[in-house]
Amino acid sequence: MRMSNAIPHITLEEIDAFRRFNRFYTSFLGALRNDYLRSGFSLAEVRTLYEIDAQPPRAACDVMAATGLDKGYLSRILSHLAREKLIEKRPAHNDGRVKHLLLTPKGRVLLDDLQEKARLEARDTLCALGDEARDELMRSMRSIMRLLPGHAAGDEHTG
Amino acid sequence: MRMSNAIPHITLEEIDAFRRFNRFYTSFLGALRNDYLRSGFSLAEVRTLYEIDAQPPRAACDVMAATGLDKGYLSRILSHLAREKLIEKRPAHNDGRVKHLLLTPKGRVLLDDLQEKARLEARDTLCALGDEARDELMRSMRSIMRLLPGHAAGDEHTG
DNA sequence: ACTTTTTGGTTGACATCGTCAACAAAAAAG
DNA sequence: CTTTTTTGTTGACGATGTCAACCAAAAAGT
Repeated sequence: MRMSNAIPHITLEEIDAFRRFNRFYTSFLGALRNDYLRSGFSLAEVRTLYEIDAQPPRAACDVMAATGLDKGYLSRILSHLAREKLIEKRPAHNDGRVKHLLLTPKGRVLLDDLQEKARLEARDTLCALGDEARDELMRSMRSIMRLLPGHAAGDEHTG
Repeated sequence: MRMSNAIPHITLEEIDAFRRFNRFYTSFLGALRNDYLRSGFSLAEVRTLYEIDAQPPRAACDVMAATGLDKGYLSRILSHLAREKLIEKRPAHNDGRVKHLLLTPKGRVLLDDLQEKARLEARDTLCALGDEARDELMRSMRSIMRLLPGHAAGDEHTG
């Protein structure tokens, strides 16, 4: 297993530790993710709701840009959410193509409920730690976010 | 009876910071995950290969326990991998039900190749950091793994 | 004006992913 | 020797996601 040492002094141990953490955190996130599934809505649907709520009114193409979902797929997600009365697709007055997406009261309630559940879940995890452990966790997370790329566009809405 | 026994003094800011990190890292991991897709094999298939290699010979039910994959789904994955000559399903001598799963040389090569690619990818990320930044990242990751639950069973094989 | 191109969105066809229940054969338990 | 459990396969199916064709409105080029 040769590793071209053209670049800095990065050890195999560091690389493996990095990958180990990624596996670890994938597993950790997997546990949280199942909570969304229990809600009866897919992650894509919840993310879509979340985006629609973020800066209304948004058009489908805004949501597409923000989430990276496929055009056709998103169209069906939106139709589904509209059928479930969670959002409203309102034709834009100034542009006959776009439809403004708005949360209905029912959608608002659902989204708030999901966010509340996610917060409670997060709180449970944090509660299991002591005060100083929690502080250290917070510091470490801030460090990692500062050090790794992607702070700007990162908005996956998972836990 | 102190109040904070029931619920420690966890602030909303902490909860939101925690969730923000989870979103951030989900997004970060998403980038890495696409590399597996480029290999022509699904994450589930690669994880299966990885498990088979971990402590051979393993039976399907061992892999099932380790990965959490559905029984029928795993069965099809194994058939597919066998069709592709990446693994061999060898009937166990002492138990007519189980089939021992073994990597073929071709499977070995593929798995090594994937691991190598993943390491290079990881190295690229680490290379983008300075020495002291990398040290801090390593410390932070170790901290988080130590503080959060799941160190024992965590083996998702993602990056 | 009137063509051409681009944009926003829908639809159909389709592959993949993943779950569930029914099933068979071997082994273990009774 | 019957019953139950374990191991694995299969069929059916829904959910997820991708791709290309398509349409109508708008923007751009002439």
